[in-house]
Amino acid sequence: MGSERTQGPVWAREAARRRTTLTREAIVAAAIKVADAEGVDAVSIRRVATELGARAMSLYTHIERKEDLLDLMSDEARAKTLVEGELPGDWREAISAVARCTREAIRRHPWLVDLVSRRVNVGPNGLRHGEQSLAALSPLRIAPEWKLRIIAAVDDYALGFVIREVMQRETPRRYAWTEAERDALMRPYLRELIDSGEFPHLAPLLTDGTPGADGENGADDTAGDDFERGLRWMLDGIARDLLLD
Amino acid sequence: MGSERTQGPVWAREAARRRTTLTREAIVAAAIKVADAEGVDAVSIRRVATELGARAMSLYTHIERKEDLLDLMSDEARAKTLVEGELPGDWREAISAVARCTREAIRRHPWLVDLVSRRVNVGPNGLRHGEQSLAALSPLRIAPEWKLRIIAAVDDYALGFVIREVMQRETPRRYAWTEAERDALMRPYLRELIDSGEFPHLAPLLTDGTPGADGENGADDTAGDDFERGLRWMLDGIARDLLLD
DNA sequence: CCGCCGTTTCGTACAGCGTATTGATTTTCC
DNA sequence: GGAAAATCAATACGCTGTACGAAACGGCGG
Repeated sequence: MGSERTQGPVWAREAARRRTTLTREAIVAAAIKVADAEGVDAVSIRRVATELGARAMSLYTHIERKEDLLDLMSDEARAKTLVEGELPGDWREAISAVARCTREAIRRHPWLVDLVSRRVNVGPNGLRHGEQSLAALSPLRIAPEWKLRIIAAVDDYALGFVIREVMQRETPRRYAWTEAERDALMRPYLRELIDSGEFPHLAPLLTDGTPGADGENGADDTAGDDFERGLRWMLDGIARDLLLD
Repeated sequence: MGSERTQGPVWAREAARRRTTLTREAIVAAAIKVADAEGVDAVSIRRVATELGARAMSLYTHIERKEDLLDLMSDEARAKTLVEGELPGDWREAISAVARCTREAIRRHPWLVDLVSRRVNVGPNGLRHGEQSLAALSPLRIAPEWKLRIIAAVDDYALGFVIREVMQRETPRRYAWTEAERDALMRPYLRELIDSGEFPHLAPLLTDGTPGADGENGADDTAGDDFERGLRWMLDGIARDLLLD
């Protein structure tokens, strides 16, 4: 830690030195722990180092730049976006399983949305995701580039959905708002906008409960239903266009 | 500028003081200019201040925190996501026009993707976008919450698509790669992955040209075609589900 | 015209960031 | 054992956002 340097006799400390030798894996794991707990902005070289009982510069033995660490975190977290076990035989079920896995992984590591839009991701697990998506569509007898287009469309929808979902869930935490505080801060602003008359369609929806912003993610998984519905819509459109239904 | 402090005699400089008085609008405009030219990471308080011929702390008279500046930039840029003039009467055409506008605006201000995933956006122009989307669906005789679901699905797809698109276009710039450099750096990595045999479906697609990563955005707007196709798929699925076709 | 006052601008300072450099230490291998 | 390589630590530089207090300004009543 650096602040507890004089804690206990030398030899005891000596045994603890060269603890779990600093490894790339340990660094990535520690960084992910920090990001999970406090968001990606809390991930700094110094912070991760202290987390591991090391000094900042020691990390640079295993990692060239901080950006590399972020890429490694991304790819590590993306391991969880892979469907385990056999994929369903039906292509729609299979690609849906992949998309669901993507959503779950990002929900577990919300900071991923900050990274996907900022860093290119072609790590091993990113490619495995591509491979798995292609495998999901392997029963289809269409040209490979069409499979890529389908995958892109489904990925796009899933990413967009999860970004919106995660942001709605994370916003109170990032701003350190309670629900009451948010209401107190937003209500006058919303009222002013409603009263302006500029939002004839929107106004009636704003008066009764902020739409879609309920942080209830409890038993009634409405967000999950929304995700499934959008996915179904997209797949319906695809199936119809390619005469696959 | 700050570096030219000793340029000319005092009294001459004195005349130029109190130039175009620092305003919130000027600050936001300068910040957007910097972000357009060099990315959102280049937007620092000091940088924007220099751009305006002011000192860093002067900005804090008009802006409380840097985050506020980012929010203001977001909303300002979102003004361009609004369809000008009358919306088409057909709901599909109307909502497509809105989505296309979203895409165009983000393509013009690529840094927007870094902000949408990081900051909540309920600025006036964000709300105007919601209002316009609802207006686009006003011909539909369905419950308001279904309209919101449709809008969410379309927005999600559009956002996901544009994020992927922008990232593909911006990556070479961010990494300061030429195409040749990228090839030189990526090829051995890709070859290794292909040779590993772990990617039976992906491998054949990787050998001939990196798929979808062509930065050609020239006359043949393939990305635009892809966007339209995915949008059509989504709308087809929606229309079919709601028996609106 | 002067002097006052609220607003705006600025200089300075602090803690934190990523990381280059250098030097000390430990581990590995012959 | 001793040389070579890997690892770790300390210091330092330039950057960041911004708290604080002093300065300069514009509009005002006298």
